[in-house]
Amino acid sequence: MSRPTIAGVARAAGVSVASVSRVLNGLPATEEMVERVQRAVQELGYVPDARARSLKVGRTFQLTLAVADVGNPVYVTMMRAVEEVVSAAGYRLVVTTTGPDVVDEVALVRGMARGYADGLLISPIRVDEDLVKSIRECEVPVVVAGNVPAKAGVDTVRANSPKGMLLAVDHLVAKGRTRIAFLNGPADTVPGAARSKGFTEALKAHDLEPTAAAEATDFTFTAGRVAAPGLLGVGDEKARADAHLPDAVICANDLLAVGLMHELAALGLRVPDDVAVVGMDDSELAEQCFPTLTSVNLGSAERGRRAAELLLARIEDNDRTPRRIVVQPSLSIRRSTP
Amino acid sequence: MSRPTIAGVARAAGVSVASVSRVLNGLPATEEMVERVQRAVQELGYVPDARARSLKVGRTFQLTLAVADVGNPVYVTMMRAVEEVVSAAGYRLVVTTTGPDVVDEVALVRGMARGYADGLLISPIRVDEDLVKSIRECEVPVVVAGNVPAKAGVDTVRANSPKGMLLAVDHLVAKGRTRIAFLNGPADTVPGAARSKGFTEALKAHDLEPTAAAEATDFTFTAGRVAAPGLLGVGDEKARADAHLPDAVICANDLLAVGLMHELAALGLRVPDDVAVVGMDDSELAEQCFPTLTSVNLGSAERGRRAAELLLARIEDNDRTPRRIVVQPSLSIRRSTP
DNA sequence: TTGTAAGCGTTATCAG
DNA sequence: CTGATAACGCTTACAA
Repeated sequence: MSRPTIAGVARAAGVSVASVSRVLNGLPATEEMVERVQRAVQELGYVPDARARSLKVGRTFQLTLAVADVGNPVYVTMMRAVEEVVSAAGYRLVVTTTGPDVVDEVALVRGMARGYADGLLISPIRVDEDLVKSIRECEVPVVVAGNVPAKAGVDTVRANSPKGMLLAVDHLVAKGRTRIAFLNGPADTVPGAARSKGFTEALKAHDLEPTAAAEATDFTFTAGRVAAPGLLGVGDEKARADAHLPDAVICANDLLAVGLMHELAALGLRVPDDVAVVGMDDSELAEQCFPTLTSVNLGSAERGRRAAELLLARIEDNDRTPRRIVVQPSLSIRRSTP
Repeated sequence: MSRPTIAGVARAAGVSVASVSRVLNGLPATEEMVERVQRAVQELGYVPDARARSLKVGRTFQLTLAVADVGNPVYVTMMRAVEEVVSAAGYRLVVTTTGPDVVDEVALVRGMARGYADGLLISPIRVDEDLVKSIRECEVPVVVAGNVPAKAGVDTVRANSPKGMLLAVDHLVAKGRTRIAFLNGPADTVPGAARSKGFTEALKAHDLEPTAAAEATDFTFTAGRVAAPGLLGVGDEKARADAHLPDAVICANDLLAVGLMHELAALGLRVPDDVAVVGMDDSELAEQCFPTLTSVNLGSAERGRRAAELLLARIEDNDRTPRRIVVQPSLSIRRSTP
């Protein structure tokens, strides 16, 4: 009772395997041939083996999307956009998780050489020489949703974090907030570094000094909660007495922002009256949390879409010169800012 | 500059392809043979082709996890648990999304016959004859995280929704709430039907009548918001004057609960003072929302883990008799109930 | 239009 | 222990 193969179908239909293959692939054949083959396929319940097919044709019609953390809602936005583009192009999308370590990312990229998929869309959280090298040497097309050095010569679609930061600071300043703090994720990550730099620049543009800054150990809700007290100078009565308590906090992503808001509530501080909070990513969570979160939309959906298009284009023609697309941010104003 | 094959390695090492294969698979070989092969592998940067290998050995060492909606945080809990089990067993996990339609689920299950993976772990949201049939006829092992008829003869791991409902009602009643309403998802889904039944039973056990019930069009945040006013009798002043406004609402999942809480806030109703809210799934969102959400833990992590174990066991031995595991619920009490 | 046969890159069998 | 060689299931020249 094993799976029927194309040979079985051919036998049942009384034709050659080549004819079966042709009919299945819509190549020219007689009316009768098509008829007989299709009947045999029906009867046997034949389904072509993707492994054998891809071994022969050299393509799997699968694309891999690799993200660091499936629990981060920004990736679901991106994932949905990617899925839409690639499935329209006739590819299956499979998602895998890398975790926060760059070595796992490298292993994943290297592993692509095994031929699991025709292309890889990766959104790396940490980037090092090894990763860039592995991407450049990767036999299958790779596009990066994120920032890698231009010299890497790879297609990238990235956000404009500094511009996003500026939007956030502009908004806060316009609302009269000047004691602005920054809750970052790990600074040794790509987004962490970019947002830190952007924050400093944005404040400078307004002639402001950072009121406080803290670095969470991860871009997660829990890490945000843990890092919040340090940022707010809890236990440091002098700081608070000196009015060093921030009147606004910009967070490097929405999960951190929500974690922070919980700590603020626990401290009896009201959002946005006492402290305004701005997130980044404008993920679904920004609408779900309470108060709803003003968040910098870094264009995750568009980045996903553009990255997917880049990947498809590169699969078509691997010799095209790498493109580096930058998606512009916007600000989604909600209730966590005045 | 094409990818090196095992033949290339053999040539470079001056040995046979068979020997290369043996060394690579850790079969007995001389010290020197191992040495030569490994050097050649290094030099050429050879990586074995998974497609060819799986065509030959009949296994891909990949497992597929199919969920309806990547945006539902309950799946990230499950996904993490599954990932842990299967990667420990040497399998890669790939995730695909089915969407809310049963036809897509059926297509996915049928498609497994193409040999993409060695097993499928599916958490179907809607189940019909076709789906059961396709699962039973599927050539690769399938385990269902959810409820399918026993006659289907398939491994399942499911939650005990009625028991979970009872925990929720017990808790609310103990806190003095008696006007309990129910915000369900679509009743034509497996979880929707189970939870509806469970709710009715649980109220009966306490000699209570449902105060109100509504059915959201999806198990999503937005659907929860949209359905909330109807549940609360908004615009129906008589109902509210008659004190028919519920003093507690149980929601079929956490996303719906969070959507409801937003509407409650918009109406000026306080949680839990005016209305207590209980969610189900005890997902990450339950801790992230505000107030934090009391939620029925339906054991999504354990279900994922057990389901993964079942799948691995069935891959080992496809003749074992199907098991039907039921995971018991618990209640995670947080701030949305008194 | 249809059939024959040669691979795709592995692993596994069977001699040596 | 090692080497040739036959599959795995499919597509695709090339021939008929």
